[in-house]
Amino acid sequence: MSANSKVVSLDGIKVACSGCSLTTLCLPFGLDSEDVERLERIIKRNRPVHRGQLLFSPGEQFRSLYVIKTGAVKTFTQTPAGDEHVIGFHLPGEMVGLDAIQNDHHGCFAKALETTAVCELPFDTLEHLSATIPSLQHQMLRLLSREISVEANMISLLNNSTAEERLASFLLSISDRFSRRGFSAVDFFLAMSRQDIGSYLGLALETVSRLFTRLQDHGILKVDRKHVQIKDLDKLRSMLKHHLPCHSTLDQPS
Amino acid sequence: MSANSKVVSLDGIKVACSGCSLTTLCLPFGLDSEDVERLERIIKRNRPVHRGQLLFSPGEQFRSLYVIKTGAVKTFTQTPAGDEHVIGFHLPGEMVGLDAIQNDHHGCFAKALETTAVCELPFDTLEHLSATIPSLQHQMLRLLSREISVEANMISLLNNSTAEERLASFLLSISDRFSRRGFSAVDFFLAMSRQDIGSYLGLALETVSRLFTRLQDHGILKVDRKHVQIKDLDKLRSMLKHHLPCHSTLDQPS
DNA sequence: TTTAATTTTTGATGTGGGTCAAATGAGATC
DNA sequence: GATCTCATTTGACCCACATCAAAAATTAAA
Repeated sequence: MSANSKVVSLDGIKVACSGCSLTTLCLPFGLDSEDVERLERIIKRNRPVHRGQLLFSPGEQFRSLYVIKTGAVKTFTQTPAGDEHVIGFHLPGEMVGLDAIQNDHHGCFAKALETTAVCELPFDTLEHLSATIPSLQHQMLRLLSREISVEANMISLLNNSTAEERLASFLLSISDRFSRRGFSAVDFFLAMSRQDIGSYLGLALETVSRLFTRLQDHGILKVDRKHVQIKDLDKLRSMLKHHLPCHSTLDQPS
Repeated sequence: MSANSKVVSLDGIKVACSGCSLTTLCLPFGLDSEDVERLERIIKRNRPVHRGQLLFSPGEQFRSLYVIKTGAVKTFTQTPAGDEHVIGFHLPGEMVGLDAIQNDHHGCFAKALETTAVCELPFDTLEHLSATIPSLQHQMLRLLSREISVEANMISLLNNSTAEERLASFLLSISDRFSRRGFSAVDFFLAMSRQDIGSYLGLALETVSRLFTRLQDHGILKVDRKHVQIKDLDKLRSMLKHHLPCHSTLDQPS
């Protein structure tokens, strides 16, 4: 609202990719320092998005891609009846809006699950820049391709796994993504509700709740509301060994 | 096998994009004729792939993208136990292999469901060309983005739909894709088995079989083995009105 | 602090679709 | 043609998870 608010201004903070801890997980990966600087110059700084606020909504004109810098975002659609279908959760370094390139319009909501800082990348500018920086073009294609792989994995999970395996897979995904970002792999806070998790995994929220208590009873987790501690990572991993495809190599660059 | 076989040789047929009926559905969409010619020059002609033959396998080095020209392909993974998980079906004009850009290796099998002709696009060459043809770069990003949208739709379908809605959605997707390619929207042959359809939709093959007979009993379909006729397209459409998101605009360029 | 609203947990019950099994039908091979 | 093999259909049974309902815990508001 007010351009000169009393709170500590975040506007002045020049967040350069070169100084960002996410650089190896994010768009700049593989670019030399000169090209990173050119990329930095097209990034729009935005004030933080607060819990519950939207980055974009379905039908809106597509102008920018967003990279989560801190915080967490969920993407979801809504039925005419009004209930949400969660598509995905997005953590720092992950890009949101890739599905909108297709037809120049967003196809889902993107809502902050907590106070979230984003880097905004105007797409037309990004496209122009890509044409002159081969490694940036390549990295863009990689990011899109990676999203396709992640979603294909999700489809496979939904098609072939029990509720327990789905939750295990979800927790391991969160754990892995946190640890790549320098956080603990076995002790973290979930930003989303049981309802959101259920919607994402195609389960009733009651089922999610029951599974959390069951995994706790089995000594695999310690759960206190949104605070999750993984007590037996190996056992958690062994829960989804079964239906996995032979060559599942979703390794991130790093 | 033999380079000079007795069958009418397909090697001599120079299939130019400019003369191809798929041009508005395929990669050349949006390119001017000069750029289409430059694209044509990098396409490798291959001999047809016969039913059951593989385009690629998991773990293989990623070198090329493939566009189906005629025929049909299924992509799938395999568990250590040996059973297949179908990821998708690919019809003429559709691209296969996009998930492999991510890490330079294929993550699934691509197998011909019937005799299939493909255009092979060596990826490094394609990338170089994209950097000099902005509309080609844009179209590549659109194709990848579209794949993301399609998969997100699939995830939503698996999360929120009954067996009947899934099959209805599948049939409508096939119908729509056939009609865009100039074939009948209400009378076609399915290239894949009940098993494949079930695996794709997360259903047992018995359930798929039962659903076909049920839809036939309701006068919506006429099914004879792989030959499907849609007798009441409106009723079929109305079957998935419910759980659909508000803004589901998966419109193809054309 | 009290009250209200929301989220999470726990229990009881029902069912859609999976699994097992067997019959039927279609191609393929000889 | 006859036989084999594989795909599809149909039936009987059952269970994982959804649904319904209500209590308990947490957060927000007053």
